[in-house]
Amino acid sequence: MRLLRVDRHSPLPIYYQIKEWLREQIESEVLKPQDRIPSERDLEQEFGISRMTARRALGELEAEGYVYREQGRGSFVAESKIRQGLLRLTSFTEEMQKRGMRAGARVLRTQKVDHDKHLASRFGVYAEEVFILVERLRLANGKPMVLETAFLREMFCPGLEEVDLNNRSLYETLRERYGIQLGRAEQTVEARVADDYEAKVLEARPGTPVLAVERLTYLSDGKTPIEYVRSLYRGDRYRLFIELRR
Amino acid sequence: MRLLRVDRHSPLPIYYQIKEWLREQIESEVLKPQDRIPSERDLEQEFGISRMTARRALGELEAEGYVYREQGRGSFVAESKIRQGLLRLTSFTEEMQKRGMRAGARVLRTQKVDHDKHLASRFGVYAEEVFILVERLRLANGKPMVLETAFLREMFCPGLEEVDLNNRSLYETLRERYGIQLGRAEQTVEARVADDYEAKVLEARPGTPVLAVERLTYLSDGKTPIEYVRSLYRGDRYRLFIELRR
DNA sequence: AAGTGGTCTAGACCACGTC
DNA sequence: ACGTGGTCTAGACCACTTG
Repeated sequence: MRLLRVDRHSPLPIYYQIKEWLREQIESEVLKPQDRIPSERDLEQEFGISRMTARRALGELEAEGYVYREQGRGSFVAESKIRQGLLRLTSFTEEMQKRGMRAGARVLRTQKVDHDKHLASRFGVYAEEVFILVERLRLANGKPMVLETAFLREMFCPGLEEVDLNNRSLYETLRERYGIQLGRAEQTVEARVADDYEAKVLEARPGTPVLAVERLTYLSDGKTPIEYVRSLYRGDRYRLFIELRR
Repeated sequence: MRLLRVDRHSPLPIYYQIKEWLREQIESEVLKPQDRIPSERDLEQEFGISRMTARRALGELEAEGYVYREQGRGSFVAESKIRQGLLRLTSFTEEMQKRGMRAGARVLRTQKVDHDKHLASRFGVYAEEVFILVERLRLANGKPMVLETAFLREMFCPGLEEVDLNNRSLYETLRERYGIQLGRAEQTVEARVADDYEAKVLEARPGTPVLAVERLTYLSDGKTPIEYVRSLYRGDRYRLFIELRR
């Protein structure tokens, strides 16, 4: 162990440096489920920090499902099953990777949209605003999985309609090209049947059941909407996994 | 304000007393969205506690979506929309109440089940264990909404098959009659079409799309499975709402 | 300049589990 | 008895927002 030295001049808080270091150990499986994690007093000594700082690092890992703690016994790496169940705002690409599948994307259409009252009201912005539409077929191991129609506010990502989004993660592009950090999303899920066009694109029978997901994604300030997506998941190929608490 | 006096001899932590006091003010709308919440230093003085303790109370309220905090400005009550979006483990009854609808239940079948290998493996328990099956049609404003088949471990709720669960909340019964506190649940959601029996009970056409939800519910220790439920939601009447973070 | 939240310290006592 | 996590204190400095 001990490959980390905390940097006291970093803008990143100490608790965060320690938390991320431990998280990497867990995700890379250097630390496996049920393994013991250094105690709060260990971390205190090891890094010359106060116990409250060590506690914060462990506390956040617990809240995110990476570790569980037992009074009198210690802190341990949690089952990865529980971690996966946490509802994180992730891209299709990340999600498929977690499921051990290869994610792909085929762009069907990109265009600008403006003066769309209905769309603007979804975002809660002025009707004059310009949006960029990106319609893509998402593939898992080369097979059609999701028909995804995303609308992005052009003012935050000008020129996006020129970017080649075939087999590229949209969220990665937003982050790398526009410095956009996503914060949270509101999502509704319902069951319906695919119409003829949808079924054809998904290579399924018309009338096939689909999960219709609508998502409104906000920037990391939690207030500014940036993306509205409608996704149609093939009911026979996709299952949503959710962990509920309390 | 100031209707609370912290009890230093209570087994309940001080931060928890303050947190619950504030939560009640928010839920009862004494404090409304955007209202300012006492600052950390206010609480410190007001209750004669240290600032770290006040911070913990506010921090948990933030994590649960009740308040948002802005550096340099203060802490404020969050929009109730955001709070509702948090994924909480709730009963159908509670959920319908939140949506402003009247929840009902019609028992279709209750019976004991034992030596069911498939079922026992879902729970991860011995195949010999006895379960109680409760099949109910759940109604919203008197109309069929969900076909719900629950399996409970008899050892935790003996005699449940004798209880009249018509128009009664199962979770309320578990709590009041057996002292059972639920902790978390793992849930999968998929889209499929109803078969003839399901459609008939739900008073829908055969082939109607449904949200098929499977839930494994654990006690408050987070480890002991207690209930396994399969629910079929009418696709045309039900939408799942989810809030994603990070 | 004053007030706010964000981070951090160096202690303390307690409840609990293990040896 | 010892080590663990859970709570709590009384300070400190910082970054940020507002008047």
